[in-house]
Amino acid sequence: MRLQRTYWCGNISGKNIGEKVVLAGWVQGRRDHGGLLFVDLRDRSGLVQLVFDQERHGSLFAAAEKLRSEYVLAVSGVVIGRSPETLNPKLATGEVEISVEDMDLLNTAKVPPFYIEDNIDTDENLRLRYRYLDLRRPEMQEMLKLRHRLLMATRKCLDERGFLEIDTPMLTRSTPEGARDYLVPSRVSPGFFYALPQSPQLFKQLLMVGGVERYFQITRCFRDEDLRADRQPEFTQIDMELSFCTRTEIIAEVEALMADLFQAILGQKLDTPLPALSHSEAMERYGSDKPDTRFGMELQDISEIAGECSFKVFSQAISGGGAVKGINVRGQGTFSRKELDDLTALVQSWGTGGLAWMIVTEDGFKTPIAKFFTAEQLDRLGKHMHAENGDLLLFVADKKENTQKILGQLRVHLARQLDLVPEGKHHLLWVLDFPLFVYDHEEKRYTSNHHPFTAPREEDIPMLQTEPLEVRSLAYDLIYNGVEIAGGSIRIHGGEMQETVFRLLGLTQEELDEKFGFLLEAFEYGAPPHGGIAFGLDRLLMLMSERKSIRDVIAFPKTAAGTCLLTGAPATVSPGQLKDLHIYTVNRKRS
RNA sequence: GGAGCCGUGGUGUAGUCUGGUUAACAUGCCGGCCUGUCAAGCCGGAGAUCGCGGGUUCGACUCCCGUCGGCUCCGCCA
Repeated sequence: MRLQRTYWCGNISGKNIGEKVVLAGWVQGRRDHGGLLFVDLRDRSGLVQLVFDQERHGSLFAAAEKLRSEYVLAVSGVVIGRSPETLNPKLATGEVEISVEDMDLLNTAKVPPFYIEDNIDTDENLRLRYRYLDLRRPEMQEMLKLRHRLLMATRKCLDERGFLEIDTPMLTRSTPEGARDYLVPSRVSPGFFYALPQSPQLFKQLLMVGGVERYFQITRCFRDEDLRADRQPEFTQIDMELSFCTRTEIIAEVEALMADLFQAILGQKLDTPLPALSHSEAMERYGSDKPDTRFGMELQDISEIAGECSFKVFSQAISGGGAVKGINVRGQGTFSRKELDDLTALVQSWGTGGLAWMIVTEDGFKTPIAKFFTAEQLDRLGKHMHAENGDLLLFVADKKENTQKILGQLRVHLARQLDLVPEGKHHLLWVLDFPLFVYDHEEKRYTSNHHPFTAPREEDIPMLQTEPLEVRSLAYDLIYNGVEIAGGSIRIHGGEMQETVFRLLGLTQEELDEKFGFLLEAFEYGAPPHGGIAFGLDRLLMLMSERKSIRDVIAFPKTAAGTCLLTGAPATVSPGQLKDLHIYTVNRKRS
């Protein structure tokens, strides 16, 4: 480069008038008036207008006429103030322009496959395939800056609070429980595999045994499961662990971090302590362990009335030990029969028998199941549902957990469809006291709700042997607008309790020794009481920046099928590479 | 593993339900004109075998089957 940059485009202002500057960047656009040519020059900081005047600039003008979008330039010139009628209030630098005196064409460019500007409506395939062009768009640059600020603010806050950032291995061992692992074959140990970490869970607990006391790490985690709008196979966690802390203290630490991040990213003060719900209350009221509390439509339990009525779907659900619950969709009594049929089909696809509906009118309830209820029962039902004229009541009858789950999903679905979710709100909420175990009907055994290192609530410990499903844990999830953004727990720190839990999970002594022996051994050497939490950083940023997909806050994300459209990963490898790794493949789909 | 939606010049869309002449519109691109634009303007031009394969038909962008790619959701994700 012949010309050395002295300023960034977006930083030029009226203060620089008369100054000679050197700028560099990409050609955003060009307006050719014949003898007068305007070029918008863009760099990371913004845009500034360059002017080429045929009379004043002579030979330079001919070169300027050859400029095209995304050509790369360095220019030197004088900052001049624009005359009043040519000011551009839409541009941060619209007060000035650069009268170019010298130009260095650093590179040409092909015509880009989409517009390098905000709010483009282009196939995401193209954006991902040409991500380096997508990233040039101002809103993507903004995202990268925001992500950087989030990382910096996290490090600053946790450093000030006495946490040490310590990195842990990426090549580690596969452990049972949890998500499917990404495996890495070992060349030097034929037939042996590393696993990429699903989280640094075991290492951070070992760091506590190692006397670190306060640890954090911003690290990549890998889970080989199917993707969603808020799930990528590799994602970034803010991982934390503390020794000698109660759950209350850990929650306070996390709230302090969140308050700092809200200030740094949103410029908002976060009111702490944050509200909290027990898991059972969240399930009862919202049918979800990650309730979106930005809108109402809470679940109402009508099991008592359902048990009395003669509608078999309801009464049999109750006599079979299940529950009947409903939601009141305010003012939506205008749903057509077809719309209701579609909703029914939807909940059926989610795994329940059907959907009962009632429309509240001046003349009572309009519903196909009216004849199964007495007038008194309907009256009570209406009161229970807080029914008013024009409301739509929807009911599900099933096993209690299923009733709640289906209605919870329906609640969120309808809120989105009916646009009931307020924009621009940032609702944070703790969900506490998750059950320690859930029963896996397929595998016919208990599995950990959080993970196997989660401690039970002290008062529930006696139930471990008698009613394990009733045992509540010292786990906590942080929910942000109905999305889980962090989850953690107080850990088990005694080898005996840890063994009890592993046994309940159905691990044999052999497996236990092989897979977790090192942890149990560590616990025998004076493990301090400890606990921690891990944030999904990508999700956090997605919510803070109000974007719809986690892909929009990751520089190089993968598609729903886990492929990278830019690099073509995953891809085949040479037979030689496979041979080195002692691997042969079968039934190869892609060639 | 399952369900739904989408795929038409470089880009965004129309046309597809109800098969029938040169596949339309906007923008971008190329060329010309033009000294105050900033979504510049005016004139002209090039550019799509309609994701791919097969079937039905005299005839397929359109109907049917399959397949590939993308998105969303369920399962899965301690």
